[in-house]
Amino acid sequence: MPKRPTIIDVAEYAGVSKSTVSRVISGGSVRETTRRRVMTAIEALGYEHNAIASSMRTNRTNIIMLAIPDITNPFWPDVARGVQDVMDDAGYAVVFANSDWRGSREKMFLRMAQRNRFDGILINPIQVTATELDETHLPTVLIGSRTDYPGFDSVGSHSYDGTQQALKHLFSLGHRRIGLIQGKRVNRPGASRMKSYLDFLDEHSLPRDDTLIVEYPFDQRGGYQGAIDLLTLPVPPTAILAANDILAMGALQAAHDMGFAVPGDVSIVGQDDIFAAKITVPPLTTVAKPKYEIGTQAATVLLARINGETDRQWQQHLFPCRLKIRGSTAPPRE
Amino acid sequence: MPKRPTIIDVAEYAGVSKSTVSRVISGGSVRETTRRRVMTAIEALGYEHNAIASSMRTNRTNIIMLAIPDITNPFWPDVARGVQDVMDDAGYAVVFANSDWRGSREKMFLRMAQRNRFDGILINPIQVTATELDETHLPTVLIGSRTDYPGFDSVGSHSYDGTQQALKHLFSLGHRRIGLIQGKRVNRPGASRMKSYLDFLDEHSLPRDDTLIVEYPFDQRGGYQGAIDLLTLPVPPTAILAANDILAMGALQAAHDMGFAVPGDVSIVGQDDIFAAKITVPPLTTVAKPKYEIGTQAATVLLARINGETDRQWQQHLFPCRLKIRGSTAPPRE
DNA sequence: TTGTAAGCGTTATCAT
DNA sequence: ATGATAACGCTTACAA
Repeated sequence: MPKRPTIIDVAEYAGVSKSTVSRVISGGSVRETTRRRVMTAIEALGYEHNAIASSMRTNRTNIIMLAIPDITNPFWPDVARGVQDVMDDAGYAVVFANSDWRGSREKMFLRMAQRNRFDGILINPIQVTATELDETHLPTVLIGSRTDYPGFDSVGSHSYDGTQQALKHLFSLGHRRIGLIQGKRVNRPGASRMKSYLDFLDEHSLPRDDTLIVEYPFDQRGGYQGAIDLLTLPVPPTAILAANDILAMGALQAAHDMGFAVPGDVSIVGQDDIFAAKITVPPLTTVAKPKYEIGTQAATVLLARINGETDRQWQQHLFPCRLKIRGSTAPPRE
Repeated sequence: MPKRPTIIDVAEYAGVSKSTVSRVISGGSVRETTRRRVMTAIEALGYEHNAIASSMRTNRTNIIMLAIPDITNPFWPDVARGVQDVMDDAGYAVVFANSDWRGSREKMFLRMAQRNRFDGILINPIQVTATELDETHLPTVLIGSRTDYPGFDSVGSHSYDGTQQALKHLFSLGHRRIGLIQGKRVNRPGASRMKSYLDFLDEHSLPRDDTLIVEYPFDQRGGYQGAIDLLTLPVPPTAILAANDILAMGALQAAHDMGFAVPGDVSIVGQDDIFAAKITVPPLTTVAKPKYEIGTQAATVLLARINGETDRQWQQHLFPCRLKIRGSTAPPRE
């Protein structure tokens, strides 16, 4: 194969020095006539800028990494679009790193970001510790409402509050026995939602019944299993709150398969408001999160860090959640 | 900030030359004792390999790009997982490039792949021409069943045949008036499905009625609108075939909203078999494609090209589709 | 097995 | 405004 032309070739062709070519490319000050000559040479030779060599000098790659646990959850694509829209405009490429809930992969991705000298990291961490994040020495912004990573900027939604809204809604409909399907985190509890749930019980003097709390992998099958567990209880709950819509959709299906009418026999509430939540039957009542905005905001914060435009302390951004009442909730039977 | 240590620092610390350090890193032959000394030095200094500098010499980045039009379509995440699983094992990072159906973005991504000297490209092209793909000079594999890019390897599914299966199913149920909701391509017709549809009409001596063919953007709203168009026809079709599940789900909702029972009043068939297709009500009859396998295969073919393990001609891989008959299809009323 | 030294294609500094 | 020249951090002949 023919070797790719370099700025040196361009320089020779145009009869200038390579520094001049470099200036033309990066928009330095050059006389208009020479600029034109150089551009012609670039066209003629089919020169394409070598970002690798450039990065070597500038210590900038214009690439950032977006690390998420589960690309099949429609929540993330929406976030990703927000990230990309901002990053594209800023001239950054976004490397998508999907760990599939595997801690080992997550770690691998971080090393990749580090070795390739990416300019920054956006991550919804699953296993990695704050220390490990620190050791990458890369500007990092967390996605999600995580309080267990002090020292890092984070952008997420107020899921504690969202959970409260959902529970309040169910309570006001008359539900007193409410099941919770938690997503199983690899390494840590789904903290805020759980806490929110327990606080709510306390506040309304409802008894804590641990059989009402089940934990399954964050996928549809998990939701299905969880609902089965709950609905086969001697005294099944009259309502189920799932940690996200995927779980809720699984629960919906389980209820259906078991002959429980929704919302007649059991109410179901999800979280996230993914696109599919609108079109289940019945449509899913869910706690909506501003997914796209989380993405744009996270990207914006990261850019600020990268450009050192801010020496303020790390900061937590929490977007409010909004309960969307649809068809999957109603007063309990009897 | 403290400058990052280089192999030179490591070399000094370990009392060897930098070539030795390089050898240790890349697994060259070094005496065990010196290897150990070097490793200790690496640990001590917190050295992290610089992939940029390395790429500069080796002309390899170990990064490939996966360019797709619409990350919110659950079809792609499944493909992407296949790609990642293969590429991870081969030591490649996968840059996700989501164009959101914008040709300008697609072009931008290609330039990015080129400038950053990525090792290869997997792409489901929307606007870019074969010539433009050629000009990247990068190993490229197309994803999708495209016949209009001669000279390129491609991996996809036999969607012509899949469409036939769906139509045959509807025909054998007794449907004679079948609507088609096409996805609107930016730049070119959704060739194979359309051709398949028309061929089928011919073959069964069904009249061609262009009001039965509608075209809308590849999203749920598109499917919704399309179904409205079809179902408000003076003589609405008794069955609707949509170009993918997202469109079909929109159609399902439209039918529901308009008081058409599915499958009683109208049958609906999708394509892809995304996860959500199982849980619509009624569950969606659809033409399943081996999404994950398409991903792994595409990745495998690309790797072969990258490594020059093949000097055979370009080749089209077409996986068979499989009709999944679920609840959204039934004989027409009357 | 190890060291020496010549690149890889840019950008940045300093002259001119 | 332009040109020489020295980095940037690594790999890889080639020599020892």
